[in-house]
Amino acid sequence: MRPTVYDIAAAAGVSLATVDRVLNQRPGVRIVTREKVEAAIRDIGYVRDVAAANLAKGRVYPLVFILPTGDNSFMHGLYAEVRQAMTRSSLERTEIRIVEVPAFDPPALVAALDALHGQDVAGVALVATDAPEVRAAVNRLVDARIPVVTLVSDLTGSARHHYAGVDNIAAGRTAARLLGRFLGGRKGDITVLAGSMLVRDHRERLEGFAALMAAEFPQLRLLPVLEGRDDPEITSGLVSEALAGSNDIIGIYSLGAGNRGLIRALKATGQGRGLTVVAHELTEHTRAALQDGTIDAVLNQDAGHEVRSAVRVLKATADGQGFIAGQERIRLDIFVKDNLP
Amino acid sequence: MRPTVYDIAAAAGVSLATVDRVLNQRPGVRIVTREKVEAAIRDIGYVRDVAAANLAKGRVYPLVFILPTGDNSFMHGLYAEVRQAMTRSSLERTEIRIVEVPAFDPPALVAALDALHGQDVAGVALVATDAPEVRAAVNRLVDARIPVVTLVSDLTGSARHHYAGVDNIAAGRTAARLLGRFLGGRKGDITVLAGSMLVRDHRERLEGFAALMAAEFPQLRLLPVLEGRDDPEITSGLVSEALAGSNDIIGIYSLGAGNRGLIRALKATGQGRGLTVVAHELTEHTRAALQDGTIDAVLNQDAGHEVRSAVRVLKATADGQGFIAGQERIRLDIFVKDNLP
DNA sequence: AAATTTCTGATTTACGTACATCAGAAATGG
DNA sequence: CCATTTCTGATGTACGTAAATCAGAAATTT
Repeated sequence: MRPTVYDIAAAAGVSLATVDRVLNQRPGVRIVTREKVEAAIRDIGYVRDVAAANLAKGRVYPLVFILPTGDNSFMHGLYAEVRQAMTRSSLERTEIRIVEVPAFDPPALVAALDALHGQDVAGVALVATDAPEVRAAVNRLVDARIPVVTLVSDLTGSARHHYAGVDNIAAGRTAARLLGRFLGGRKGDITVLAGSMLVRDHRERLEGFAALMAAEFPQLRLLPVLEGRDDPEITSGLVSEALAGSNDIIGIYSLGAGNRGLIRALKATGQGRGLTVVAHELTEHTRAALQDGTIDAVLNQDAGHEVRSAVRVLKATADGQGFIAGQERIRLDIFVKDNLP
Repeated sequence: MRPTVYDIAAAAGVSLATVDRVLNQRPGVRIVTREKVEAAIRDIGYVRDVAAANLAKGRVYPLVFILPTGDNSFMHGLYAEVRQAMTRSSLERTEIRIVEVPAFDPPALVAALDALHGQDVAGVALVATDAPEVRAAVNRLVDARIPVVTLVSDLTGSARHHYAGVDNIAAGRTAARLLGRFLGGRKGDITVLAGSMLVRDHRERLEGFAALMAAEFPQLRLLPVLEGRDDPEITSGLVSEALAGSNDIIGIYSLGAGNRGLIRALKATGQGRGLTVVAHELTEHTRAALQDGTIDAVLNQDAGHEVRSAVRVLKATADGQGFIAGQERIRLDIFVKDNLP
C-alpha cells in the first residue's frame, strides 16, 4: 500500500492538520516543524494522490487557447482538435475557452494575453507570433504563476514552460534531404513557396532547408522565395507564373499552408514535367495529391497530439507536477504515398 | 456542474441504492425500474467520474506484459520502457508484471497465456507469435473477459481488443518507396536482410516491400532474402559475402533487428560503393550510422509510445471505457540524418 | 510574569463513487 | 388473502485528500 497523509503525520509525530499545512504551503508552521514533516515525506516516499486531491478540491482547470484566425486547412484542423478537447472537458476536469486573435498581429496577441491577468485561468496555450512585446506579455503571465505553453509556433527566449510543436529548422533540413535525394543528383532549380516570412515557423523551415541545400546539394539552385500568404488564389498564380517562366525548375518545397493553390497550379501547368514536390501539413488536399502522385512527400505535425499534449502539460504544470518528456515531444511525421494513416 | 449519482436518483425517482445497482450491474432491479434509471442517465448526460470510482474501489490494475527473450537493441528498449512504466505504477494505479517467454515459441507463449486464467489480472499485453494455438489462447483470455492487446506484432483474426504497433505492410512499402526514390532511377540489385521469415512482422514488411518494388521500380531486382536471425555475427557474414559476390548491389533493406552486424559489414566492405541503405528501428547503432552516412533512412516504432498506449488501452478496456483512437495509433517514424530526436 | 501573538492538534465536512446491511414495500405464488 | 419471494429505500462507511474551525499549547513580547 502506498503511504497516505496519515502515515506522514505518524512518521513526523505531528497532526494531520500540520501535514496538510505543509503539503499545501499554508502558513502557520514553524520552520523546524515544516522540515520535520518534509523529511518524513521524503523518508516514506509519499506521493500525493492527484486524483483524490482533485476530487477533494473540486478542481477544474480553466484553460485558454489563444488561436489566430486563418482559413487554411491546418488552422481549421487545429480549431477542430481544440473543440474535440472541449468535448472531453467533463472527463478531464478542464474548461477550455478559445480566444481568437487576428493572425500575425502582435498587439492583438499581447492584449489577449494581458486580459487574462486576474481571471481564473489555470493555464494558457498560444500560437505565438514572434515579437518582443509578445515575449514580454508571456513573461508577465509566467511571473503571475500561470502556466504557459506555446503551440505550433514557439517563442524562444521567453519563459514559457513548454513548446508543443515540431522543430521547424529540422523540418526544413529534412525537406531538403528528401527533395535532394529524390532528385537523385539531377541538376536544376528549386522553388520555395511560403506563406509569409513574418512567421517564425516559416522562416525557420526556410533556414533549415536553405542551409542543408547549400551544404549537401550544390547542384540544386534555390530560386527566390514565393510568398503566397497561404491564399489559394495568390499561391496558384505565383506557382503557375514561375513554372511558365522557367523550364529549369525540377523541385518545389512548399513550407506553408497554401497547398490548395499549389496543387491546382501543378495540375494545370506542371503535368508531365517530372517535378518533385515536398509540402507541409497533411490535409485532404495534400493527401489526395500524395495519392495521385502530384506531391512526393508531406511533412506533418499532428494537431491532435499538439493539443492533447498542451492540455496535459498545462494541467501537470498547474499541479506542480512533471511530465514524461518523451511522450510530450511532438514528432515530425513524414508521409509518402504508402504510409498514409 | 456535471451530474452525479444523486442527480440520476432524483431524475429517475428512485433511491441512490437502486442507481448504484444499475450502474454496477448488480442484481435486484426490475427491468422497468432499470430502464427508467438508464433513461435518466441518458437524459441528464451522466458520465461516471472514473477517478472517484477508482478511489472508492481502491482499484489497482494488475497488468501482465508477456515479452520474448531477445538480446537485440529493440527488445532491450522495449523491456526498458516497460520497466519505466513500472516506476510510474503507484501514480497510475497499475501493477505491471513482466513474463518472459522464449522467442518464436508458440507453445511457451500459449502456456504463459493460459497460466493467467484464475489469476488477478486486469489486462494482458503480449508480443504475439503468429500461430493458431496462440490465437486460440488469446481468444480464451478474451472470453474470460480479460482485456488483451498485442504489442509490436499483431495477431490478426484473434479477438484481441487492440494492437499497439505499426502497420508492417505499410512500413515495407514505405521502405521500398524511399529506397526506390533515393536510387533515382538507377538500375541494379537490392538485398533484403531479415531476422527470420517465421516472424509475422518481418514477413509483412517483406511483402509490402516486394509488392511496391515490383509495381513501381521494375529496374530494381530483389535478391533472395538473407536471414540473419538478428544475430550480429551471422548478419555481418551474410552481408559481407553478398557484397563481395556482386557489384550490382546498389541498395539494402534491413527489415529486422540485426543492424549491428549490417553496419559492421558495411563499414568493412561497403565503403565507397555508394550503397543506399534503409533499415528498421532507431538504436544507438543505427543512429550513429545515420549520422555518418552509412544508413540513409531508418523506419522506427517508438517502443515507449507502444507501451504507454498499451497500458492506457488496457486500463480503459478494463473499465469498459473507450479511448481516443487517434491518440493510440502507433505511427511509423521515418528518420533521416536531419530529424533525429 | 502576564499578555499577546504565533503555532499546532483535534475534529468535522466534503468531493463522487462503491459497497454492504437491513428494513420495508411490492409483486408473485398458492 | 396470506405467505413467500423479489425488489427498493434508507443509511452508513470507506477511499485519500482539502479545507475550515476552534481550542489549547508554545513562543514571543511587554
